[in-house]
Amino acid sequence: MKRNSFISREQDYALRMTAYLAALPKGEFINVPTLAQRLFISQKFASRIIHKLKKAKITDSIQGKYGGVFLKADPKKLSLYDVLNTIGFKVKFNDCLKKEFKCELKFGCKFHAFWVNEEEILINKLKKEKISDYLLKEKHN
Amino acid sequence: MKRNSFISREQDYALRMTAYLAALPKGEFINVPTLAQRLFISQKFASRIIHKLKKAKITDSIQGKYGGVFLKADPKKLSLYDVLNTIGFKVKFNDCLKKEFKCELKFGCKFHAFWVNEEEILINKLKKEKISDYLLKEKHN
DNA sequence: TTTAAACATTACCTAAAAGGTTATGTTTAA
DNA sequence: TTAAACATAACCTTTTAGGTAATGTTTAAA
Repeated sequence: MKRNSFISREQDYALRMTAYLAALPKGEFINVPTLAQRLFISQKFASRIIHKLKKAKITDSIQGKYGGVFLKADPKKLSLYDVLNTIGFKVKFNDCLKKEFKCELKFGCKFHAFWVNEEEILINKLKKEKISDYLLKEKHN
Repeated sequence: MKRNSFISREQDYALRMTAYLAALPKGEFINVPTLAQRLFISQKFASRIIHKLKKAKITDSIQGKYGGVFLKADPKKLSLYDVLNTIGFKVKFNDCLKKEFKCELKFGCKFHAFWVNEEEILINKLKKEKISDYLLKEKHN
């Protein structure tokens, strides 16, 4: 599978995991192997992502046997942007929007403004959308 | 420089070249080495991009010594999307929007709908914006 | 106090894509 | 005939995505 998406698998997995944890009843937690299996993520990869989320204080964990992880942040305040950002989200529609980029074009380039604008629109939406509106719950069959 | 932008350098260069050619007076053309130099693109890379644009009938060329290239399409009808598409633009906000992707999640995943929606919004804008509104003209000093 | 099974953390690996360059044509005006 | 353009495919190198491997540390329960 070609990997040229706007968000990476890792970022997608982070959203899934956060949304799953947010749907757990209050006080409950789940261990990473089980969580990974439910969301079709490899255990080790899931573990590394959870670690990043913990460092960002989005999740927290209980160590030791019978330990597990749970959501620490308030899902009603936690935005998609917050989660993606934790996993190294760098929205750049075009290289010319990066700080270190030096555009050599002497003439006015209107493309630049277009990308700046579109990027801002998307970022604002990602900041507006909260995890509480994206809960992942298993269906009861 | 890290290369994790939404559009690639090659796609960016294609837009630049198209916008430059669109600004040429009617009937004029320019050779690729000169065009590449004006837009800070390597000659060979520019040549390959121009070739793709020609195959898509966006540009045309005059061969032989003193030959050159020019815009064939109507810049008022030529969209940013048309140009990007020629250079292999595959907008996919997330892998799960790809045809060949099979989402394993059994429960309703609202993230999917979010990406579908945002992607559609951006594509529609790229289709709406025409090259004629993005002309690249050198400033006269 | 031992041990199973969880979390914690870093180092490493591999395929593929980006971003080109090289090479070798073919065409045409002078 | 030749210089200088366009035409086109093949090749190359660096970086990144997307993991896996390895080795801890912690804690509940036997």
